[in-house]
Amino acid sequence: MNIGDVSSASGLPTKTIRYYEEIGLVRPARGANGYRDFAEADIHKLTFLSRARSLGFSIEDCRVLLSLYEDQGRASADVKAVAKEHLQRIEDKIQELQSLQQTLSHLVSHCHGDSRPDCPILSDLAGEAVGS
Amino acid sequence: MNIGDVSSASGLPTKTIRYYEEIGLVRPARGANGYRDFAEADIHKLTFLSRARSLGFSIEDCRVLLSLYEDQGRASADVKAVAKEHLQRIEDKIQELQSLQQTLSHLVSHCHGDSRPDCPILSDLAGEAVGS
DNA sequence: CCTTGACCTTCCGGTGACTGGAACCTTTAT
DNA sequence: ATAAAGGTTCCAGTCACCGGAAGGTCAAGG
Repeated sequence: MNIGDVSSASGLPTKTIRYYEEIGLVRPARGANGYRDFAEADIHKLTFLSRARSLGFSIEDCRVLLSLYEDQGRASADVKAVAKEHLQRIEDKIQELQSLQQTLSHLVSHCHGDSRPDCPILSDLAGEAVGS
Repeated sequence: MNIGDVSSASGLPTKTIRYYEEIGLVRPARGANGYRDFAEADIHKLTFLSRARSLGFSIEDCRVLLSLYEDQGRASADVKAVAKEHLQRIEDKIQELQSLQQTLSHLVSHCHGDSRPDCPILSDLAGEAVGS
């Protein structure tokens, strides 16, 4: 199978698949013409990677998850640990963004947004306290 | 003033200040010894940048905000527009992360996490539907 | 006067996970 | 024969810095 075939089967761009080979996530054979020659199993691998990446797992997480996926004797606890850590990072990030959101929406709501120059957003950025 | 002085005054690392000079956010004079020579106004600028960055504004946003900050004839509407766009991006990101959080916490909660190999997290990643 | 140490300078490489583009080769269809 | 569609490699860019090397400068102490 050529790279275009696994690309449409997995939904990953060819560029991404080549990159995944470069970092050792897939290891396709090579034909006499130099073209990559993918196996059926690679479609599963790449689809797995596509889904894992879309859930926000890092490449290194994916590497671990993939090895667990292929290890018939894995313990589900190991998978769960990776997922829980990732979930925690996401929840931390949400917290952080919600805090930003609060601050920003407060500032935005207090800026009248007309042609006059005085602006509580700039005042805040400049370090001046902004009332209420 | 040397870079160390504005660094402690603004809270930004010297590396960051040099980078900001490189991309044209500050333009300190140079002394005979080659050292950067900052003015008082640069402390305000850098503090402004530090605060804006901590609110998640991109460098390009900061560039715009800084020029508005220094433009006495600005319209607060222009500032508000930048902030609103940024706020929108943050809210979009929160939505996205909350969706990931839902999916992941669902998967995590359904994984028994023991020494057995069967695991709904891997099943989902592999594209198999997971019940409930 | 010399040394030590803190400070300053520039430059290079790396981060994460790709993406775009150039230059070129191979295969397939007309 | 040719053109289009696919494949190949390699280089550069993204974003906002950070770490480190190699070297110049300055103030204080012996």
